[in-house]
Amino acid sequence: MTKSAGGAKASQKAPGNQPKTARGEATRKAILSAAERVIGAKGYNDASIGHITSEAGVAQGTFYIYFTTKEQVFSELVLEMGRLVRHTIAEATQGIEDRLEAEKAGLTAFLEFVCAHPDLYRIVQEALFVDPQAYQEYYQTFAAGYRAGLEAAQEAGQISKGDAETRAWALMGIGRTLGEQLVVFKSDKPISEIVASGYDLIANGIKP
Amino acid sequence: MTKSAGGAKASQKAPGNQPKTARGEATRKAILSAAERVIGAKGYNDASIGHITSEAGVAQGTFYIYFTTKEQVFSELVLEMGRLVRHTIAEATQGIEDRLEAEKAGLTAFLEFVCAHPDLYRIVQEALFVDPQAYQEYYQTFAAGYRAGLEAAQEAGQISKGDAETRAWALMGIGRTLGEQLVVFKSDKPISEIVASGYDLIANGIKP
DNA sequence: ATGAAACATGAACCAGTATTCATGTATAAT
DNA sequence: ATTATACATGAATACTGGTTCATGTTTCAT
Repeated sequence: MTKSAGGAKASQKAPGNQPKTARGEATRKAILSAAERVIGAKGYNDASIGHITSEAGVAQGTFYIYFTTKEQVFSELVLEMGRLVRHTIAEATQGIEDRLEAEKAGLTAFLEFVCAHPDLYRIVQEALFVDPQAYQEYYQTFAAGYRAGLEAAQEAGQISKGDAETRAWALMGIGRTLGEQLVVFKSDKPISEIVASGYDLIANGIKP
Repeated sequence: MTKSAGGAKASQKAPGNQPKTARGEATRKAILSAAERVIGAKGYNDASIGHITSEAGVAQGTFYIYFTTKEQVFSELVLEMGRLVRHTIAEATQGIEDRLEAEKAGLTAFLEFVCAHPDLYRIVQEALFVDPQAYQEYYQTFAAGYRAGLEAAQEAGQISKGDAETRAWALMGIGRTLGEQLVVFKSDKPISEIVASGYDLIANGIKP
């Protein structure tokens, strides 16, 4: 490992060396995708550059044509995960007027997404240690959007009044943990059932 | 790093070498406590045995008198965290008849706990990669207890009917993410306010 | 007191691995 | 064809850090 003198890690915009050809583009993608699988499976530290490149079917040195550092691929993956999740949920809730319905659709979309991308899901968790800044960005961006949506829904009288900030985090937490139950703890419960129970909690709480 | 051939990691009962003297007891505790601080601050991989022992004020070799491996201290910390959290919450909800009140008290106790032990909190997250089994045990034990409590409350008619399993996970998720907001994202919001909003969500949901 | 067991030390060992580099090969423009 | 540029290679480098070990020192039972 290199220094990393306690201070700020990577993240931000770290272009690495962008490819300038279709061939390069393909290789870069292959490495990125291999990194997702290998890091997702073994974790950041046990995933060596050698593992990643061999999984990608390229030589070890090729890695450094497109990425400046091991940490950088990782950051890129976290960033990608963030974009993908937000995009997926936005897509799924597109055009749904009622916030409660949107909440249900969003939860469903999220759970389906994490089932389809279990590796990315685990990677985000590890970011807390490998690239704290990316981790923060991931959750804060998500929370900000969530909060805005809740506030709008409050104005429209679609949901009750309440602290949108805290609610946003709490609701994120619900999705996150239910997703984890699926992917990490390998629950066999069908998504529709989980969503039904989760939605009921979100909408009505547990008061009798 | 040593092999760890993909298979099951440490966890379970890994006594290491238990000390047989008051002196040894003290040293072992010192190392464990130093490990908590150092690993919590730097993460598992950046926390070297050298860092830990020097923080504990002992020589590097001393570490291996009480622990067989770096992974083992880590597991021990996760286990300890589990016991502490469960104990703290049980204590705080002791004797509270109404489940909704207990829910509020439990959430408060949990948030106060994570504020007091931010290192342990981060350590659990990293366990997903360093010691998956300890991670699973942590959450599954917690969830099992939570679920039992919810089921009992349902029988007693203190809360509405619903899938206790999923509810348990969802409610854990709320606490977890709100705790993270405090410790990781350093929110300055007072715990009482967070609890108030969180509790309202848990009890009543967001339906208008 | 005294020997055995427990505890402590820190230098050395050693394996793993991120990164670099000198040397090729494919590709596109001229 | 020819050449400049992008891409690819894999062996060599350089360094980190977990673990071991031979050698003390303290503690305790007798």
